Amino acid sequence: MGGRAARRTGKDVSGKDFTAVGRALAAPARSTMLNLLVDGSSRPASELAHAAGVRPSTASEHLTALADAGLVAVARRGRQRFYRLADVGVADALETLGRLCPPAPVVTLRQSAEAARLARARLCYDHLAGRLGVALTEAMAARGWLGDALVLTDAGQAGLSGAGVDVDAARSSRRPTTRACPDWTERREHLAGALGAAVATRFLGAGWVARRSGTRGLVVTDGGQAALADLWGVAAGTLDDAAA
Amino acid sequence: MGGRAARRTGKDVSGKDFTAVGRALAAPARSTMLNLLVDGSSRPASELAHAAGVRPSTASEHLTALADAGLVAVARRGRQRFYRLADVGVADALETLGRLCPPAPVVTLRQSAEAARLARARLCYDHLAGRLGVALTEAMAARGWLGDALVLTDAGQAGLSGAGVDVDAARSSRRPTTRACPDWTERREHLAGALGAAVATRFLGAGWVARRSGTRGLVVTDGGQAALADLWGVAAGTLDDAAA
DNA sequence: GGGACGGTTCGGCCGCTGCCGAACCGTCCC
DNA sequence: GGGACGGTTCGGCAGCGGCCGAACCGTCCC
Repeated sequence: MGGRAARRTGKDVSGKDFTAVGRALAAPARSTMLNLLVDGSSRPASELAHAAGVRPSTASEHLTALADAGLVAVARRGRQRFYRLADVGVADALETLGRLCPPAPVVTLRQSAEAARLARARLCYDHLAGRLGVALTEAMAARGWLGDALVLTDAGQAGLSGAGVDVDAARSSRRPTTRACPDWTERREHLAGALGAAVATRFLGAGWVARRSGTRGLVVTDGGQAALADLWGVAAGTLDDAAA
Repeated sequence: MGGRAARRTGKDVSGKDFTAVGRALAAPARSTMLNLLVDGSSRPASELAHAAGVRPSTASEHLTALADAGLVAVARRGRQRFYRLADVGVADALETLGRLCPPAPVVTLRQSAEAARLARARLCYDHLAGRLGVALTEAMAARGWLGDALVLTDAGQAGLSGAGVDVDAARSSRRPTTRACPDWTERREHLAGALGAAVATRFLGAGWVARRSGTRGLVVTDGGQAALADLWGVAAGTLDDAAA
């Protein structure tokens, strides 16, 4: 409590240096790559290069830049290198930042069997996405568990606890409790944030969904189908392809 | 629910275009300016130019760029123009982003009477900062109201409600409930986030602090002094200059 | 009106960086 | 071993962007 420290009291303009992260986000190619990775997926450099529309050499430079900025991590698997977001903090930051830059360019890739499976149910970083995520979010909203802007209501607190979701842990997390994830189409959103992660944890723990090997894709188990109808108010068939 | 939409189900790589915001953050001068504004203050272009170490003409270009990116807003007052962050979402995004770029350059400005007043108690965007903010945060932590990483505890829920803070509203906000604001020195943090805002609202509503005209500075009223000692466990004298 | 002042706009310079193709390295597989 | 393949490194080019000084505009004040 000595007076010495008072001498340092200039102005609290210390702050953070945003330039490194800013530079990393500044190039369209890097932005595209990050958008591909923001769902928590891990992808080889070649795929990211193709998606960003640049040569492999250019992509390599971008990816090392992103890694230097601490935004992505790399894992060698065989002769390829898989890139993913460095940690959940990066995903959070990008999600928060995403609200500042609403313009959403749309890139459509050709339909494939795997894409169709992912469209049905998958993990988006650490929460449920795909038609499963959207249907679940809409069912919770319809029941009054989620209010405007997906805010958790008292009814939601009770309902989710009853469904076995650890709501208290989610609420006391440092992360935002609920968040609308813009990952899907421009008009549909699904629940993200700490509560979204808690819901996903419950689904996995209860065996309602299971991970498909090596992908972020999920399969809804028979028990999951029943639970969705009985516990969550999601009608059977809602997840079918035609219902997209 | 027709099948038409299924045709669009390529891959959900729509996402956000981070380039605009990224570009805005990429330059050191702009980063410095934003760091000055992240506490919610409103400052004339000349001050920002001086702080960033660039000529007024250059600063003007930077500020229009920040405004174009939607990060800052401008208000004309007399013959000068005051710049501030566009909205609370920008402050949130910068705060979240700040965790990704820990390196914190330090700029010390010369001590002034006003700076000393601000060091004592001020608003940091929408929550309490300065020695008041730090002391309050530490008192809450000492009482077990805030746990690790300033997470709100059950005791905190009860204690803050008892002190008249609208905890429920803060918890159901879309913003993170609690956050450690790095705005002060590198070693002291104060409570930010939705709960920090709720605490500040309570302090202003109860008349414990009052805004000083036209600044983000606060004066602690006599009633506030009493409330700090009785309700909040902040010993008298803690806010004195020598206690910095 | 006139001068001081704060801020913006304009023109020009320089450095940085994103892009590519070519060459190189390591892994996998025949 | 040899070839295919994924990825990185290197050299070079082109464009963008940050910086400045000078000129211009609007406000304030004498």
